[in-house]
Amino acid sequence: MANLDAAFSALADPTRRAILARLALGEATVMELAEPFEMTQPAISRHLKVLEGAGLILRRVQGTKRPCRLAPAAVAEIDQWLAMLRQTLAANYNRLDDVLAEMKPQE
Amino acid sequence: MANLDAAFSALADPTRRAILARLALGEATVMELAEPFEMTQPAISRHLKVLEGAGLILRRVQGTKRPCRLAPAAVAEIDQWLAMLRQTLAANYNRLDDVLAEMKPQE
DNA sequence: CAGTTATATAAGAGATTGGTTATATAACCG
DNA sequence: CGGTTATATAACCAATCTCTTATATAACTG
Repeated sequence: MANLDAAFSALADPTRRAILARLALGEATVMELAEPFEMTQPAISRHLKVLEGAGLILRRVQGTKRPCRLAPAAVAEIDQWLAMLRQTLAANYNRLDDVLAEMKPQE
Repeated sequence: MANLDAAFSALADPTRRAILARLALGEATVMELAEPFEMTQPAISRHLKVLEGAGLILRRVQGTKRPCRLAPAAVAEIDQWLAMLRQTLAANYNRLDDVLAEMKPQE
């Protein structure tokens, strides 16, 4: 899945995660999204381009403005991939044998 | 959350995701993990360091070997963060009004 | 002890990232 | 039309990433 590269690497940046958190509250324009950051507008525009490329946001055109909102696509893909790990982790968590076996050697 | 940076950026690399997928099948040593890749051993060692730093894997010492396995920490953190987005996305999905409103303007 | 095996670390090269400033485009406002 | 507002793009720079090769460490093996 080539898109997982884009999705995870988009989420790796704290500014972009903050933008998504803001969009979780509702649609916002580029300037509205830029406002809380000590960063120029072009920098935000680029972050948005990355998020859009990763399938994490969608944009419409409204006059001069270009409001953004969350997109379900990438999140779904990420969830699906993580499910694989979650399953194993849950299974391991329940294997008490393992836990005990790992505690023994220390003492 | 500073750790989300590390976790997401660790997951952004396809080699590292493949390593995690392999570890979902069970513990493996560095050489075992390196084998499927056309990449030198030092490269794999570094990927493992990144994964460990992100809290995605754990390692024990067993003689010369250093078997790796999945760790629950980072996955849990990621899940928790994604929950925020999922909630909004699920809510939007159910708002039929919005969907219709967006279809109208096109025609 | 000497040789081999398993892994880590260091140094360096090339690509990518994330910011900047300057400028372009395109819609709105009077 | 002319000025302002919203956003995008280009060119550039410093930092970081991901490999490489070469070398170090440390444990098994005879």
